[in-house]
Amino acid sequence: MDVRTLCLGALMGGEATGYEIRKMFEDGAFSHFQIASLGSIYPALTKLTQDGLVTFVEQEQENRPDKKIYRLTSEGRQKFIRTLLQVRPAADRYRSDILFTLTFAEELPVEMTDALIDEFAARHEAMTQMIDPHNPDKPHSAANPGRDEDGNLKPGCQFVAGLGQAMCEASLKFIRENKQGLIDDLKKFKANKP
Amino acid sequence: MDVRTLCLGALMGGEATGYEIRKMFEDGAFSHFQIASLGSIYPALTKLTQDGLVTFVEQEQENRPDKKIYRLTSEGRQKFIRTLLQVRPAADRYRSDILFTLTFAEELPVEMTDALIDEFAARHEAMTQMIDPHNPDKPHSAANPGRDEDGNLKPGCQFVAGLGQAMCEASLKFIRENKQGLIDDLKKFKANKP
DNA sequence: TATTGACTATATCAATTCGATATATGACAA
DNA sequence: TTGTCATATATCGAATTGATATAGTCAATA
Repeated sequence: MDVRTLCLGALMGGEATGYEIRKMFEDGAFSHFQIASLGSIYPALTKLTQDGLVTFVEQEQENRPDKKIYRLTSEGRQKFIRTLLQVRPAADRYRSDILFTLTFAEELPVEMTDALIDEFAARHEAMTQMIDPHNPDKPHSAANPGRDEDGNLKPGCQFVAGLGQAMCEASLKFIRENKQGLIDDLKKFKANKP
Repeated sequence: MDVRTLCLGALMGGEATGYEIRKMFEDGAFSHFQIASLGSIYPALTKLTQDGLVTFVEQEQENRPDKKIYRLTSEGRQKFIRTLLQVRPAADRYRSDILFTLTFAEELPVEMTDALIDEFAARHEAMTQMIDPHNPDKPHSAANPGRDEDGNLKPGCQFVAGLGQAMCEASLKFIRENKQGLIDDLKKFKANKP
């Protein structure tokens, strides 16, 4: 799924600037299962504008570059839905430098393994907070669409959020139950093979 | 973590061809937490050879291109370990077109949502099989390093495999428990807003 | 029997995307 | 005072993907 399609999806929740779209992928609604950087979002929005799939109004700001507030055209909306219906979703991919590094735990100081696992846990802890739809410090903002008029999370979003949380929680549980065992194994391993 | 570093890591388990390294990331040992395509692996191996971090012997094959069997130099091994020690691991990123699509479930036919969830489940089911170190149809091959001389999975690899399995299982459990509820919600939603 | 697709194996390349940088300013903390 | 973070757009080199080319074997299927 290319960045143009992702941008159309981001605008399904209402109007937004390029900066706000990036936040949806960095911090917000889509952050735990999609990625897009500013360097690809801005060109994508330009292309989408040329193709008539989005429009924007420029809002003046004092001492700042003008805000460009983008909005889907009805053509853009149709195009997005059609894309979802037609395109076979690519395989999921999970990328983790920490897990890759942990694969070589035998070659590293035990303290580093310990710290890496803690960091993995901390990041996933933060992610559960971020995903949690009831989290009070996550205001209803442009970076968090997916709600209806009454502020209720839409069923699809709720399901995806729940799935994300379940996976995060499972990883945290696994770490609680298995970290010490790994550390002990590594110490034994290192004692045997100095 | 760039592809050059990933290739060095792949060769930590012993010698391998470029094709076999791709398999480690496609099907094999690293497949559930790292990605690298052939188009980046071959140039990376060429560069690593130039830099003296790997060497290769060419093995003739009948009616096929020669196999280039790569192997770490001691310099390459050192460099890899040093990289692990020095480089701060990038944040984990999970990318799922299916979950992104499900976010817009209200806009799609209920049957499609149903099918997407089934596909997500099937892929994760397949992944648990692939990760499972006791899986009999996963032979000890060049694409599955991470074992010591006795064929035992090394502690770090075992931990990472267990973590991957725990996350997969959690996703499957969540789907078993919540899929029908989502489908029902969507049907209600569609009935209210035709 | 013919053909389609899958597997082994290397290699290249256009298109996409990332990540860093530039620009400008206000706020807040060290 | 210096640094860093947040808002906001934009550009660009470098890295990476995904498709394609080449070329033969093998198994399944129509």
